[in-house]
Amino acid sequence: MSRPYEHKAVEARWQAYWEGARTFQSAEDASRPKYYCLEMFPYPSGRIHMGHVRNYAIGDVVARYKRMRGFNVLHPMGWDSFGLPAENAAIERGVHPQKWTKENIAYMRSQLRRMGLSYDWTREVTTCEPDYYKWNQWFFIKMYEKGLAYRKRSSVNWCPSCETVLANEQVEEGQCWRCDAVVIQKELEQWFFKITHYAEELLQGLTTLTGWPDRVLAMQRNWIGKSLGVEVDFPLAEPKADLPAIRIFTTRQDTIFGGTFMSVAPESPLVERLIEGRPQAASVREFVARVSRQEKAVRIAADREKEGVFTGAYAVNPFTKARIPIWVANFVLYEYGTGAIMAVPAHDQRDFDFAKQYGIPIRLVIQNPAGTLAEDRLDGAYEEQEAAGRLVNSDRFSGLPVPEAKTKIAAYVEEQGLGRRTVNYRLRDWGVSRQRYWGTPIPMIYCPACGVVPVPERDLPVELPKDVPFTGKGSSPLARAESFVQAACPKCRGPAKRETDTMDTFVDSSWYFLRYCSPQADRQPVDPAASAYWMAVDQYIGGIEHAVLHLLYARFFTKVTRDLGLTRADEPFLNLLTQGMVTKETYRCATHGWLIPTDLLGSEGEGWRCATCQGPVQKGRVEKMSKSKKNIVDPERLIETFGADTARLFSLFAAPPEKDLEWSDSGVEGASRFLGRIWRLLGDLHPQAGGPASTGEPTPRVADLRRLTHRTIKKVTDDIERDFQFNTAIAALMEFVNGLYKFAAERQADPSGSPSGAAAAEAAALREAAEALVLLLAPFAPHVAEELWEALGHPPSVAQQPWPSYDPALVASERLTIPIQVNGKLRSKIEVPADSTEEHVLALAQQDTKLSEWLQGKPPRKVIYVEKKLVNFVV
RNA sequence: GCGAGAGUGGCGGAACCGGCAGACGCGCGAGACUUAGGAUCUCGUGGGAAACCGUGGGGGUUCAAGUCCCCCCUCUCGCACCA
Repeated sequence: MSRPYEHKAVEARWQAYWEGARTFQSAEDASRPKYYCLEMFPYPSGRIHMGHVRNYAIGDVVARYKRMRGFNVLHPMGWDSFGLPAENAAIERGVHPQKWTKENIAYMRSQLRRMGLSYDWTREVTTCEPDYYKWNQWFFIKMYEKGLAYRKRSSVNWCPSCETVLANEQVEEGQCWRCDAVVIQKELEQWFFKITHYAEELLQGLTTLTGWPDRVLAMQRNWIGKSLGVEVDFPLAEPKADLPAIRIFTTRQDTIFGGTFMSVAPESPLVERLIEGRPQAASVREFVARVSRQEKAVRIAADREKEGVFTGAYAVNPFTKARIPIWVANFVLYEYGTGAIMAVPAHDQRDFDFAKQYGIPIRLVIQNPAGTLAEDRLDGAYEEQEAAGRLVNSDRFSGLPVPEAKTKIAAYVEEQGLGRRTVNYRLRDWGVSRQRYWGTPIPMIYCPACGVVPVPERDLPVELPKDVPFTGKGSSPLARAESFVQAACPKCRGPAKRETDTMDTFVDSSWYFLRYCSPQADRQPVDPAASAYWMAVDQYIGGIEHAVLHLLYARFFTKVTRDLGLTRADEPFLNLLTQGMVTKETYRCATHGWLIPTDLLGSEGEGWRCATCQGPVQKGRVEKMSKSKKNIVDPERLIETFGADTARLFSLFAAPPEKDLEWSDSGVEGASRFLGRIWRLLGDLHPQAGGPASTGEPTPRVADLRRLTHRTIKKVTDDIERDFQFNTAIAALMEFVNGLYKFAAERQADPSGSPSGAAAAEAAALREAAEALVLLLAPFAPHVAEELWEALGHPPSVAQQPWPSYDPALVASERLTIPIQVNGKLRSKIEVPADSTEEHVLALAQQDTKLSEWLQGKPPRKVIYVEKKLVNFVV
């Protein structure tokens, strides 16, 4: 056992053991409480990165800990394996996306195995396999049948050079990320999922997610963006038979008397109706064309100049009866509300800016408490929403505080038949069509006779054809695969065409956690009995970057799945841990840009120089590891050099999980050193020699050791239970090891022990300590723990041992150190028996000679005694 | 602008309910063992000669404040013309 610690051999040995013994395979077992621990599955980009290491190390500790606590743990892993990089590999290097993806998965799977993660690999899910994406298609059809999937025209990002739609995140500063062409907006027929159907439930459900971070809840709440307001019809001054009025949505109906004009979104079909036959028509059309050519990101920027053009048409403010002009304005969003607004320049900053620019009158209808506002002296809108503001110039509503006016006017609108109270959501339906190859084919057929026809369930999956051209140009590869496009109509058997768009890859990740419950189910995407047992996920762990999109889509799909009767879960993820980023310092040369550490000359002290040009190098900020910043550390090298246990331990110790983790070479060495210290400690102590319960006299040394053991068990357990504070749990293990070294040194200095039998008592206490240490270490550094567990004379596997428990009686100290303060400042400390009375402690404290200088013989004015904590004399 | 979070030694970070600020690790210093040490083990390590001073800054509450209250500064992240 005093052999050196060989991480490669030890880790390979136990990985093979776990696999052979199927240690981590899980099955439903109604007799035990289940625990579903899930980390976000990776995109198979080729190699794992430090973010994966951190994510999966955290999840693995949770899974292993819960297993030792007696839970039936489900801990699966899979591959989010559809997506653009695979297609780009095909375009750039001629590798088929499937080959590229499969090779990446094989490699990354081997990397994850080398990390010693406790996955049930029999449940592995790969989204690009037909037996998975078949169910995407199944969901799509079910949703189509329920009216939750529909087709409509909408505006999308379009790269004119690549001739394809780009996702928002593929547009960089208005340009195509691949060819740098300027991206334009284009109207296209697209498939949508009606996530807005669940808007209210998705919002309300957030209140049940008490195990989610506040900021993620806030982000989802903002994203859903519920607003209560009213829709009001503003009659046209010259009404048309089919267009008597323009409907607006507002949350500020209290300001309606201040509405001095209206604005319509440029994309609105209202625009054409309003300008028909008017002299303004040409200039309005020119304006609309100019605005719609602008890239969305530019147009939507909040600091964008307010621009507009008068349509020539007028409406009547239904409250003031004033004739008000109707404008087209660039800041009005067609997709939100009714695409038209009433403009109240006195109380809305955007309308104020607009009115100032075009000389439109301003009418003050809310006065501040000081009464200092005047229409001709306003230098900005008064946007008061609280009771401090009171209505003026508002007929019968004048004098009311704002909140009350909102209610009263809303009621009045309904009484008078001018409109109705309504709720608006910022959330839009989810556009899922992608003009890409490497995704799930949308299972729809267009028949000239029957129209849109879903592919019958028995014909699923609609498989991706393998033999298609990858050029990156022209329409999507599927559209040019004739044999794929041509299909028989399922209804009339006549010639028809397939949909050639594929689904957004976010669809794949919206229900994979359900699939893990029954990955082999072949009649349904998820077996209801399996999901009833395993769902919901007890702990979900992943990056904050998915705070809205993935997590919202997954919540949506869970509700759809529930309504299809396949799961009982309302929410997929009970507890969410958003781990921080892995960061590292950056270096930058003025001429050669970001540099990797091996491109640096010099040292920290004398300053860095660029190896290429000898020029000075700026030490940059600590940033998220990224290829472009050249501050990446490859986990493979880390594991190769130090082993998986060290890699895991470092990522868990250097920072609490939810905070950013700054990479540190010396920190890694520290983690490695700690494991070596444990290895040598247990090797040198020979604790296996210790017998069972001892009859010997417990010496103070033994009592101290047992107290340390039981305190450590308590501390590590508490830290894991309290929000997975692994960094402090590991710190406690380090203190434990330090204490054991001290114990060993003392025993060596005085080997006999004083009374007879002490040696046996010591051996027993030592054995207890050694076993506790190995068990507590097992979730963090599982390979070392298995090896040591065996060395202690136990059969494998430590992963299946129960978590150690502590004896509260042993945790408590017999003596306490009580700090003594004078006027709140620490002046002395006394040691007392733990069961001392207040009188006893105070008497001892007052006798303390160190205090005489501060008390100066006078009796204290006041004495504060906090039991077992401290004494404070106030003089 | 709105929302969330953060600011503590040379560094990463502890301090759970208002009760000894700086656990643990890194780094650094000293010693031991050694042919040697970048291995290992032990000890020390917030600043200051000291009185004292110290948790971004300024006020306050309290016997006692990193922690509670008020004001301010800086940084990070998210959302952002949503009517």
